[in-house]
Amino acid sequence: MIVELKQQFGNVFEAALLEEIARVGTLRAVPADFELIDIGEPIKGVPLMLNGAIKISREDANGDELLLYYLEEGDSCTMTMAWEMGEKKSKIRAVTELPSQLIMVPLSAVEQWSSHYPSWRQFVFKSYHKRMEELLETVDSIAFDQLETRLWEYLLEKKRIIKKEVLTITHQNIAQEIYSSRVVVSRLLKRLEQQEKIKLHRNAIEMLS
DNA sequence: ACATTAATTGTGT
DNA sequence: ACACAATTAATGT
Repeated sequence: MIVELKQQFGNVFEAALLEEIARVGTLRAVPADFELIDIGEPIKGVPLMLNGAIKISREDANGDELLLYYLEEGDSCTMTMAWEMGEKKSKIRAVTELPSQLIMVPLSAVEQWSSHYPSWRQFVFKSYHKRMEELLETVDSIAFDQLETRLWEYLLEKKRIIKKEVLTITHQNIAQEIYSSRVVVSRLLKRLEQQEKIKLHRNAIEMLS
């Protein structure tokens, strides 16, 4: 585990902290489409992403979902860090988008790190900053963009995350993630296809870049 | 190989 | 938004 850890976080954390992480953390390999945590569940630890991608989403009172952002290698989940502020239950849902490897660090261990390791303080700070930026982008697109633009941006982001030209997903699933309805998504996708931006297949969308 | 069923996608109102 | 048609995949016999 120490090898993967250094590869991804070697430049981020000081040596002593890397050893500490290796000592208290556990390596987890998770398949794609695996639910790591759901809304309301108690937070177990802080994840450090080694590789893969995790989809972070939120849910409204009716149970409708909304994609917030993705976690990628080198990322951590800022929300879990708010645990120190007294929040013990998760406010988000985390589902793997790709097979992923991550190190889980128990929260009890993390408590002291901020005061002991400057690099950890830095890391937490930067994480917050990055998440905040991503969230603002998402909020902007919801508030100001046309749905067609938002859908297109969603597709581009998905392609970037999974690094494939063909996205295997149903219209229904897309609708849930961008908080719209299946019929609307189908029609917008059809238009994108007519613009030669994509090609539609069953359970799949081919990106024509 | 065929029929049946379910899931996904397309279209009109 | 709703209803329904059309298409494709999955399953059982």
